[in-house]
Amino acid sequence: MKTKCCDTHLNENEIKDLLVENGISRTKIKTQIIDLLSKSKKPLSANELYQKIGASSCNISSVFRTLTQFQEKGLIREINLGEDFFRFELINQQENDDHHHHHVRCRDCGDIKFIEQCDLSLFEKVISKLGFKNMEHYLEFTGICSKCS
Amino acid sequence: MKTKCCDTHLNENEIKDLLVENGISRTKIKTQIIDLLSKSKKPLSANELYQKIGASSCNISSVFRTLTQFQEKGLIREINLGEDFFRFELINQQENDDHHHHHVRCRDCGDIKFIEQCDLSLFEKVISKLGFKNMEHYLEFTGICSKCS
DNA sequence: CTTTATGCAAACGATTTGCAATCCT
DNA sequence: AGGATTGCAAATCGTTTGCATAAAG
Repeated sequence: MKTKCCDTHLNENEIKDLLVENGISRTKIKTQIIDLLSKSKKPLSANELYQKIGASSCNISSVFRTLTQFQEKGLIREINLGEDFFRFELINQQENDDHHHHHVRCRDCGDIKFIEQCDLSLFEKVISKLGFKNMEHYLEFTGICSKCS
Repeated sequence: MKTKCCDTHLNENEIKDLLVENGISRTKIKTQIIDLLSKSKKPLSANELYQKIGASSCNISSVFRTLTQFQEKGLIREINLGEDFFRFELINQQENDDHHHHHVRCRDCGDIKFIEQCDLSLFEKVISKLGFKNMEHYLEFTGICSKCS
């Protein structure tokens, strides 16, 4: 089953397959969250998902629980755009896991653009073409250090 | 007045100068926070500062207020290592603002190492030399988009 | 029917804010 | 003295958890 990260527009059956293949029960909220993430042009926060689903028809804690489960199953990843909350996006379910991209967020309007490049040397060129100025970046690494591995 | 980011060990007079030069009143908590940041080998969180100062002799809200002021004055920067809180480090007060570095945090023990390299193409080599495995990174950009500038 | 998911309310950690008391300059 | 700073308590926001009810397989 193939998915892109954002803007994939999975249909009902694709969502069903994605859930079933990953051993996740096919409930209303789970279906809706996959649907929203697949149709969004940018990563969404738990709260944005909650608002889009409709605060009256679901609970924020269920949204978080679902996101946690999806993360554990490798369906989504949590990303950090220097805001004080996390955003989530679908993970490419392609056979090869080498798709890798990054984001630019406008510090003014919050608009988010994708950078479909991971060749580090190309970043600056790619980003300047997007028309962003006064750029700042967060480049931080995590890993398992020699003591722990 | 020169400062490095971490592990600078500013003395009493250097701290005083730094505050005075930036029009910041020389109070106990402000002096202590600069002192701790300058002596730390890694960026510190508000809570770590609070603990080090001594929870009995200061208030966490004062720590946050001080950090906010220091950020506004350009003395420190807030950094995000994929944790659910921010860390802070002194900013280089050198004439040239091109010093730039990054961090590697162990997802197991939380240990943080510095990468004093910003040539993007060198990152992978530098980091592998530090003995980290299973690396993940956060490379995200912010800027002002064309609409907003 | 047995497991898993959801709603609701309460809890929590990080951060912020209002206000009165206190410290700089 | 008069504005800036601090402590304290309460508030906020993002996120998590316990528990009882409801839905999934």
